Order: sequence, then C-alpha cells, then structure tokens
Amino acid sequence: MNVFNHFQSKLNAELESLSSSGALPAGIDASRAVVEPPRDPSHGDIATNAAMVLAKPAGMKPRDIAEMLAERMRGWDEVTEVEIAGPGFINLRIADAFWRSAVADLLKAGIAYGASGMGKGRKVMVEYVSANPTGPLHAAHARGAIVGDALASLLAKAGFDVLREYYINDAGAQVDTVGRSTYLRYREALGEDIGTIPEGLYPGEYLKEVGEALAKRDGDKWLGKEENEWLPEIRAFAISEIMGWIKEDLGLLGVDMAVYSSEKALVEAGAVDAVMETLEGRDLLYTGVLEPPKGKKPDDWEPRPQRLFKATEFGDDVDRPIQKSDGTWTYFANDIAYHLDKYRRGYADMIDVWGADHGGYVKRMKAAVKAVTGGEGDLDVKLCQLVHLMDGGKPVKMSKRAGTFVTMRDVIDSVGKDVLRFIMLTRRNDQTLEFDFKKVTEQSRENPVFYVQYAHARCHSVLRHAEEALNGADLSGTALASVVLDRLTDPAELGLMKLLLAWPRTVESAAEAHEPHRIAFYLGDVAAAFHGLWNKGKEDTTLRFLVDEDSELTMARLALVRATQTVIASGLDVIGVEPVEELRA
RNA sequence: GACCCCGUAGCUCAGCAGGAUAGAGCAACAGAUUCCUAAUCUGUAGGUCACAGGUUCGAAUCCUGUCGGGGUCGCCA
Repeated sequence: MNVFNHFQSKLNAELESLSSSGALPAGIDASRAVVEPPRDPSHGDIATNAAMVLAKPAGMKPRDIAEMLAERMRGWDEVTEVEIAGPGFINLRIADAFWRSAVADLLKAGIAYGASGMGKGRKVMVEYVSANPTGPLHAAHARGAIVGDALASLLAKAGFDVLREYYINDAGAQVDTVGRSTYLRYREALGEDIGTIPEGLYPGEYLKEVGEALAKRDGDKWLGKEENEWLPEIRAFAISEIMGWIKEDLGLLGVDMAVYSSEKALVEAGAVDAVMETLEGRDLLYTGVLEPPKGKKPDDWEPRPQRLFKATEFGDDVDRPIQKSDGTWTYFANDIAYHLDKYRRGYADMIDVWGADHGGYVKRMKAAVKAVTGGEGDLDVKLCQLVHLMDGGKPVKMSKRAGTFVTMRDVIDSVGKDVLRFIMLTRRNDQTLEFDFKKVTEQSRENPVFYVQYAHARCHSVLRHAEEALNGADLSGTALASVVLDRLTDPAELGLMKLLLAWPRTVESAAEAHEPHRIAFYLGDVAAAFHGLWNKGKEDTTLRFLVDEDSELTMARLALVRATQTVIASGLDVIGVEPVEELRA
C-alpha cells in the first residue's frame, strides 16, 4: 500500500464532505490538492497544500480553509498532531503505531512490496535497443538497453501490462552493405586475397566470422554469381548471424525482449504502402521542395521535388520527406507504418528509447503517431545522452573506422552486468554520463553500486549472526511480520521505517514520469539511512540490532533489518541487479 | 539559420505534479574503531539555482528572450 494514497483518499473524502455540506462551494476542482511528504521532516510526516490550491476557486482565505480541514483531520485515527504552517500548509504527524503496522505489511509482502495497481493493466510497449543488425552491440548501446529495460520493469511493477520490443532495421541500405561486406569476407574465407576493404563497406573484423560460417554452410556456390543472385540470401544470413550475437549480448545483460519485429516483414506485408495510401486519402501528403538547411554547405544541395508529409499540422517544424528520389520509401515512412502497427496491436501507449543523435527525429515521429492514430496514440521518446567511457580518469579511445570500438560484451566482461546496469541509472537519461572502468568497481562511498550492495550485505550479515545467536530462530519476513515493533522508538529507526514505506510511492512516481533512474537514487537514500543507523549502534551500544537478554527488542530490530533488506532487494529487482549477500575484498 | 537536450556548492550530480530555510557525494576542516564487516558514520564550511523579464498567494521547476556547452538538420537507419 502506498501510505500517501491512503491519506490522499481520506483527504478527498473530507473535501467532498465539506463540499456537500456547503462549507466549500460544490463542484470545486480539488485535483491539485495533494498529500506528500514535506521536504523538511521537522514539518511532520505528511503535508497537504489543499488549502492553498482551493483558496482561489473557493473564493476563501487559505487560512480559513486550512482551519476547517485541520479540524476534520484531528479526528483521523492515525494522526497525532495537525498544524497549519507557512502560507497555508497543513502538516500532519502520524502515530508511530501506524508506521509500525505498515512495516508488518511490508514484511508480509516481501520482495513484491511496492507493486502497485496504478497502471490498471493498461498496455504499454517499450521499444528499446533496436540497434541496426550491422555488428555486435557496442558500449553506447548499453545505456538505452538498460534504461529501456528498467523502465519496462518499473512500469510492470506499477501495474501496467508491458511489452518489450526490439525493432530490427533489416530493410534499407545499411543491411545491403552488411550483405556485400559479408560476401567479401566469404570470398576471403574461401582463400581469396581480398586486399583492403573498399570504401563504403564495413571493415570490422567481426564479419570474418560470418563469412566463414557462410562458406562452411554453402561452400563455393555463390562465387562468380551476380550480386542480385547472392545479395538477398547472404544479407539474410548475415542479419540472422548478427542478430544471434545481439540476442546473446542482451542475454548477458539480463535483457529479455518479448518481441523482435522486422522492418522488412512490415514492408513486404505492404504496411507502408497501406499507411501512405491512408495519409494520401486524408490529404496529408503532397509533393514539394524543402528549403536547404541553412547551416550546411549548399554545394551538394539542389532543390528537388519530394513527396512530403504534413508534419507541421501536428506540431513539427517542417514537413518531412517520406519518399526518396528513387521512389522508395524513406526510413521515416517505414517508421510511421511500424508505429501504426504498434497501435493496431493494442499499444496506444508507446515508449521509444533512442540515442541522443536521434533527437531531431522526435517531433516528426510524435507528429506522425498523432496523425496516423487519429490522436489516440501517445508516444513518449526517452533520449539517452552520450556515455563517455573512461579508465582511471582518462578517456578510452575509440574509432569506428579502425574497428577499435568497445563492445558491450567487453564492458560486461570487465565490470559485470550488475555494475553496468546500476551505473547506467545513476544519471537522468537526458544527462551525459561518465563511465569510468576503475571507479565503478571501486569499493567506496563514492561508488553507488557498492554502497547499496554493501547495505544489503550488511543486512544479510546481521540476520546471519542473529540466526546463530538465536539458535536458528525463524527470521523470515513472514515470521518477523508478527513481531511487536513498539520498542522501535529511536528517530533513526523511525526515519528508516518511513523511508522504506515510501518505496511504493517511489515506484508510482518514477513510473508516472518514466524515470527509472529515480529507483537508483532512492536505493542510495535507503542505504545511507541504514548505514547511519548501523553506525549509531557503534557509538551507542543500546541501539545495536542484537541486544543481549532483550529478545523483544532484538526481534523488533531484526524485523526492521529484514524490511530494509527486502526493500533494497525489491528495488534492485526492478533495475535488474542481483543483490549480493556478502562483500569481500 | 532552425530544432532538441543541458547550465544548481570548488568538482560530479539529485531535486518527486510549482510549495515552506534548495539537498547528497567528492575535495577541505574537526571528530568516531577493544564493537553486528570503519569498505562505514557524525559534524563544520561551502549557493545571485547562467542572465533578464513574465505567469502565480508562491518559481530551480511553467512561459518568452539572451548568453554559454553538447547533439541534430532532404535522397542514412
């Protein structure tokens, strides 16, 4: 249960009742009146701005509304203190017993704690990675993969019906290039000296493997044939090999896509033609000449009539080409068909996770989704900014030309998928991120992965010791849920409890905002509160978790430790990181 | 030239749907270790939230403009 929702509905009920009794004008809009934790804990446990937001529509003074509401709130069972502060905030202090009983619920729920019905089973598709099948995933792909995956888990936790999807760009010029490059490597595998790789083909060594596999399967049957004979077959072969690597890499990262959808299949099924016909029928296409981009050299520019989509009618800055000069559809046209396909499959809510270099593409895609779904579809695009790879403070040199880029697999091999996943969520997605191979594996306060894992391991350590000391007592969450917690009275203990109980709210707000990084930051807060409490016990031994000859207090504290461990595990589960039970240098 | 993202403490960054005295970590300074893992913790100091207007009872947050950094800009995907 989200404790804030609990008080929110109580507040809403009071407002309704005040409305119907005439104390407040009827039909007043109270949607902006919210219950939230105050920034400063000294102001109380929860606060509401209700009096301030209602003052204007009600035509009353905030103070008067506050007085009226406060009077009602004083009657609430859980509340011990109500005060009006500042411009009209109502601050509530909640009885410790309320928090303690909520901790019992937490323990009963276990790792499922924090799950919410907010999404009401609404279908949402998260499309991410979608790297072109031209080579193995490189380090930069990791960020989008992790942000997308964590976001998908987060939405699932918040009660949405989530589909994870990868869009394979297996149509178009790039995969033709892969096919030709593979053909060259195939000839090489059959003993031919191919010299240097010509301009315009992929030089990467990784295609050797594909060429060899092809030679093994087909022998010399493609030698001396015309390109139009071998290209479709070899292209398909290469794509399937490369997609095999990509799926393997995603597996190592813990990413499990439900659907891999093919651009080529979509095109061949006529989906693009169909959409374009529809747009044509709605008079949203026309032939025109685009202005040259002003910052670019006009050398290679010549005005050329093209088939354009009226993106400006849906919020874009210019109309966008949907047809190349050779008459084939642009990538944009295919993408429109793909997004309509998502919508038709029941996903009116779509989230795409893209790299920052696609920023200029967002407006037109949103415009297209609006146009093609009649305003019913909603597309949110999460742009992931660049990742700067560093090693001990120095940038890692990478060159795509020289083929010396760092693959995602290199990174996983070097630091492990858990570290990679966590670090990728320690920044907002639209902020550039520095990834330092040395720092992320350091065992220090500076390293958030370690810090959170250490807190989890400490919980585990305490429980392990306790189990020995108490001769194998049952310290599971369900057992500890029935323990009396009245002896937990220290502010640090209550503070930790309240923080743990904010987990469901964190899930909901992060899901609402589509911001999985908030989970990582929240876990850092939980870890800090726990480490703090731990050290308090170092200074004041009466605060230690295991108290000799006071089993009631010990059990209460163990329940809190178990609750902490549970919430950390639950949070790590959302971001796809394995909690560790032990840390050794 | 246009569009998108960013600009918060010396450094790296949070800041939840506009809320009260803007928060962490690092670095600096002062402390805590016969003890459940000190790989940690406590405290001090550090701010014109780039700048200027606007909306509002209230703005780091929303709007407009300016400056600075990054990304992108027809026939690549």
